[in-house]
Amino acid sequence: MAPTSTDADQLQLVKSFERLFALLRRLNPQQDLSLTAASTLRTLERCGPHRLSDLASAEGVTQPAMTQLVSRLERTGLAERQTDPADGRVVVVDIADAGRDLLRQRREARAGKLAALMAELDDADRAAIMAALPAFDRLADLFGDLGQI
Amino acid sequence: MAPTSTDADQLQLVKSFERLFALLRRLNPQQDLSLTAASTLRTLERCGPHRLSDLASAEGVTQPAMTQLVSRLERTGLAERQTDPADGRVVVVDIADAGRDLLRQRREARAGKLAALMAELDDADRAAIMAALPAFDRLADLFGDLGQI
DNA sequence: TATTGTTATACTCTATAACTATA
DNA sequence: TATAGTTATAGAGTATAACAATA
Repeated sequence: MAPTSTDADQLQLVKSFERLFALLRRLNPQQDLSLTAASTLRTLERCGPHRLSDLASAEGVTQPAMTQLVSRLERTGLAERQTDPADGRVVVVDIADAGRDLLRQRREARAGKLAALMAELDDADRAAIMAALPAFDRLADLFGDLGQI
Repeated sequence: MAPTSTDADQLQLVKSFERLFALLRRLNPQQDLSLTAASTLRTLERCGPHRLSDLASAEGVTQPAMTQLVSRLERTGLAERQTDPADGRVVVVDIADAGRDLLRQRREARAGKLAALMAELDDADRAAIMAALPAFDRLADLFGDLGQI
């Protein structure tokens, strides 16, 4: 978007992002993890341990829903509950080694599929996408991993 | 990715896309539509009427799940069932005006939030993102709107 | 008394299996 | 007999409301 962004620019941006979102959703490896479960694990991987209530608001689900999700992740060995020595009410959640392994596997599967698609683009398109990645990272930084709307 | 893409390039691509995916998911307007419902409506908007079974495989859900989803969309006036004169077994699904209106509303809401974020980037980052959109569109074209994995 | 998390209950969405109707 | 879709039933995931424990 140029310094003076037009409605047409904004619409184009949203539509392209919508299609990209759909593509990435369809590139999702398996149904072994729900979208929220995978996203929660990624947040823990990227940002370290967090309180249960912070995770709930980060993922846009209620506290009871996160309680259940964390219980599921714990039961399957992907994450673990810890206590906060400073406040007995707090539950701190951390990713477990099995969780990191699973994320790595899923990432590799998706990387392969994406690479196959990218290989079909011409050099200019590939270069344009790779050139935009740092900007995307900064866009995501602005929003924050625990960001709300 | 350069013509010769490295593992590091692929990992960077996937990680950036993962964060972008998370951002777009959190930018999602409301819970008025499930992710699959919204995606199905968008597919119908972009690509016109489709058979129920095609929609099911496009969205990666079973035929019974799509039967129920279409019933919900029909009950809420967002889509409608049509018959195929050439084959009495077939159900053709089309988006209704209310469905188009809803997609437009959601798109506007998301466009506003995205524009606010984009406004915080510097000119070079904004330009890099806008320059990559056509390449993203072609990437999505390669996969196809009804594409499988 | 306020905050953090859990339990109880109900609803939405999805899957698998069995069925109906048309080809 | 095969295909397109539906109905029946069960399970996962979520929300709201009520509760327990700690601050």
